[in-house]
Amino acid sequence: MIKITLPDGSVREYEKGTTSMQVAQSISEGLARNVLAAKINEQVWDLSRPIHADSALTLLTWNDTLGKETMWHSSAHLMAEALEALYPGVKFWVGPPLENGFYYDVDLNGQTLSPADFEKIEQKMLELARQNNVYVRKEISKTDAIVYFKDKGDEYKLDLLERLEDGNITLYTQGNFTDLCRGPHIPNTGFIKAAKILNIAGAYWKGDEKNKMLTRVYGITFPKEKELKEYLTMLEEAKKRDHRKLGRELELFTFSEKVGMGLPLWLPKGAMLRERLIQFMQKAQLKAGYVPVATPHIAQKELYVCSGHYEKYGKDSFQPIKTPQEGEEFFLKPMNCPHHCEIYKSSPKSYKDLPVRYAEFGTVYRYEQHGELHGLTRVRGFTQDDAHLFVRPDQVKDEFCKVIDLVMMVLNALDFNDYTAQISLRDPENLSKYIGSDENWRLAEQAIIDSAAEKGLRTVTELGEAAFYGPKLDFMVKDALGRKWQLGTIQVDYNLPERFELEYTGSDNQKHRPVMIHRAPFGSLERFIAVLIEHCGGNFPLWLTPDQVAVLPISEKYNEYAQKTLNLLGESGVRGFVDDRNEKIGKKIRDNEIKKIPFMLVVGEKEEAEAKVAVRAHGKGDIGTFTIPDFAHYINELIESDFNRKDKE
RNA sequence: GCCGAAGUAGCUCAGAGAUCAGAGCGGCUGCCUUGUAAGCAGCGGGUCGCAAGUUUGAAUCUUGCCUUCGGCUCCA
Repeated sequence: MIKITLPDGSVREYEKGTTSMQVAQSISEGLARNVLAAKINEQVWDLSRPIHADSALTLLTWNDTLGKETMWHSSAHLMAEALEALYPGVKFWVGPPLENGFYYDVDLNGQTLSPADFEKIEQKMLELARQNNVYVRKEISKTDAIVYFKDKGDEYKLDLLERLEDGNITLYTQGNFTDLCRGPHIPNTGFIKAAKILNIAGAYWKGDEKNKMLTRVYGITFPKEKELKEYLTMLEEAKKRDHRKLGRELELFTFSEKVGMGLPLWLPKGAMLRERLIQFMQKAQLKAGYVPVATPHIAQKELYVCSGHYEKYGKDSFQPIKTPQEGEEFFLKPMNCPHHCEIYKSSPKSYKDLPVRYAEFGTVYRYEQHGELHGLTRVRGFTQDDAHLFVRPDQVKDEFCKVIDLVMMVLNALDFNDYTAQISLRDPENLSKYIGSDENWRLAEQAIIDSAAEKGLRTVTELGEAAFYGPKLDFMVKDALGRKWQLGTIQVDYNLPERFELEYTGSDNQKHRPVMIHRAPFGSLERFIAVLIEHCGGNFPLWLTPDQVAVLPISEKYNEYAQKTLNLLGESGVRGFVDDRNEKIGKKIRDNEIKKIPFMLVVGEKEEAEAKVAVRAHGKGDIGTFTIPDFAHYINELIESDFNRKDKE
């Protein structure tokens, strides 16, 4: 007999060789019907695999992330089977599950696949799924596996096999399809009741652009037709939040082919929103001891030769600007740090002066690859809320903590609650490629780890993701479609102080090298605003939104009173506009609801007589009448209490 | 940069070798003088992304380029 420990802590005894499926059946029939896979001592197993030793067991269903992954991994095999039936000679690379669905990289063997074929593949998948084919696991010797795939002519699988150890190789077969696969899989294809091919894209074999490009087919499946419908509805909703669409509708920004790709043009409403974000940050930075600096948009080539950026990025960036002077070359600045280093050097520094914190909203230009440009999230000209802190090594931890506070304050003020912080450290296998002393690195890495823990950040640690010049902490936020974007970043840098020979005089009257901290809580205004638009669906916080109120006169007769109302509100810092179009009130309300204006102030005969406004809140409807000073007070109070609430959090 | 798809009015889209290139929304003008999610009528608005080619004839077919979109690679 073996002992099986269940997640609730209870222990049951079973015959040696019992399968997870049998355990499920012994618990309840319903569970046995819904279970997809089992977690045995932290490993996910097929339900049909016999258990031979005492184990902790968790039965995984569709409600578990691991259950979904298993289902989607099995679905990738099902899609492969369908593709093989429809496209003879198709060859397969890998087909993993994703956060939402799965993909399979395939070589179509000269055939083509287009969105018009999606339905055909979906139908084939469902047809095969209905056969309730069992996913059969088979252990196989390496030699036999090589013979099998050689026979099949699938060179990609042979490549995979080369790197696998004998005795550790399994095949999975369902219906007519056999794949080299570690598993695990769901019991049979019958669990898959709904399938959708989402899109296709090119993907280099093994992610190397020198290799052949395979076709990556993305799909998703569900155990119920209804869930697929819900998922597709969710995708539609997410598309409505796309910052590129809302940016146009809310008149925030645009692009022009003449100006050039990746170079955003800010419209008046967007520019004002930007301006408010800048002021918000400047206020917070002044409070935190930053001092503003300002630098030009170009610099001589020599500056970037000194910083090392020329050598690393020179040929892949915007090419130099020539002058009538022979041999003179200027570059558009791709970052602000070298300029700030020169500001640091403009006067001698004492240990008592540190930390020095130079802040600048610096616009930088980077020649991003053509295919990489994406709305406002990836552009060629953008403005960073940049600052550089020059600190003594013993101040790194403390300053780092303060910067985390600032980043968290910003994310909190804009209602970003779902973010993760990525700690990027050195690759322990390859320490020689990093610049700076081992001791300083250890100090800085520990400082980052400790500060993040101290602040209670949800973190992931990535070894080898550090820049060559220092470790960093990045704040990642998801957009409406679940794509991850890096917003705020904090980086420790040992390289630039070295290259620019930055110094301060210590208490020992000796010269010392400061440590530099780069930080940008927004990351860039462009990307931040893009993610913010998607995050709030265009319903910006009241303090930030372009127009807080729309004053709606009932008829032309009240246009004058409407304008007077707006002017009075303006004196209290409330901003908006008068909708004096010759339209019925119902139409004006509809239009301004669509434009997501937070408050609509309806004014007519009654209101003018009483010197009041009838207030309608976006998405809520009528909230009563206010005198104008009362309403101004109401709206300002709302903003203030929102800030106060967040300050306390 | 690579693979694939798409570009028609300010926006969303129809037209798929031969009516004169269309609709809705938005815009403008007029009528109405409006009370909480679309009042009525009229008018503008387009070298059908750009260039070349095939054809008696091209928005429509071919090729090249540009831009955008979905991915890949890259990302200071």
